[in-house]
Amino acid sequence: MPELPEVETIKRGILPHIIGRTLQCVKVRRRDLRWPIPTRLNNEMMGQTVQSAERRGKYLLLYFTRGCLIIHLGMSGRLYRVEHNTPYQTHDHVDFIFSEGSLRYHDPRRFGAVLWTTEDPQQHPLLCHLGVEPLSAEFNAAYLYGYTHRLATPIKTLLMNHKIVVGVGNIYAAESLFLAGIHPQCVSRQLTAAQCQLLVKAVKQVLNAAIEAGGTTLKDFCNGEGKPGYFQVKLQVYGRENQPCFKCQTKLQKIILQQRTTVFCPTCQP
DNA sequence: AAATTCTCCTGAAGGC
DNA sequence: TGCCTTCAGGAGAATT
Repeated sequence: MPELPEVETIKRGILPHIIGRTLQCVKVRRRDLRWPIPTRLNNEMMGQTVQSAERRGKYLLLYFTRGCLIIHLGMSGRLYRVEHNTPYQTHDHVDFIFSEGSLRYHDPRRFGAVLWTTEDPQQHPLLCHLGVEPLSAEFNAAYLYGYTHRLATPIKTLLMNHKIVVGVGNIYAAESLFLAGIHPQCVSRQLTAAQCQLLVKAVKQVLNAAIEAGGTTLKDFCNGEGKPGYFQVKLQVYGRENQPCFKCQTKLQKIILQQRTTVFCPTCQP
């Protein structure tokens, strides 16, 4: 599932193919994603040129001459380049047809979103309340402690709260907590400042490693062949319930937090 | 105000 | 083989 590293990888992968290119038209085959794709989108976008691309959390922002395309991949969304007239298949909901090649949006579960704004996208209702970027300097121990020391929610839930820090999904929350040696159910306000420091470092390390892995297969990614690179990162706990911990061989445990499967090592994460 | 639960959807996996 | 149930998850919305 697309997490921050994959969105970053997609951004880097498609940018060279669309920057400076002019949009000829948008073909929408299915409009009912998480929110309906705006009907005015085609008319307003047509003839505009891509100026730049940006990632905010798991949102992908494509800035055009006058307006910005906001894309979220939800859980099963994919965005990749195809040659003109590539036959479409099930769940290929949108084609953005450029002067050379197209961008295709594919999303079986339709949890994703394709939106358009002519205002500052950072002020968009979906983006304006988002917390800090996990890889920025703003996400540091003091910032995290500012939230943890007064909240009673499990630390994993807090880590996945996008009003606090964006882009950390179920996989990387679990992986970061393992790396930091913190129990996912630990009540936030029981965390020490030192533990916050460890956790911040762990989040950055895990995300950076994943982005780097994505980068190695960037070429495959653009061609729409192969698998997203971040699966190459060896996951320590996610999806490994009942298997031995790589560090200490203890059997990994599974609990449910916020209706999300959460795997951890009872020995390494006391 | 904070914390928890619900909701959308499809495909994969497991059970009988 | 085939049909059924269960599960997976991002994150806004609704509820406690």
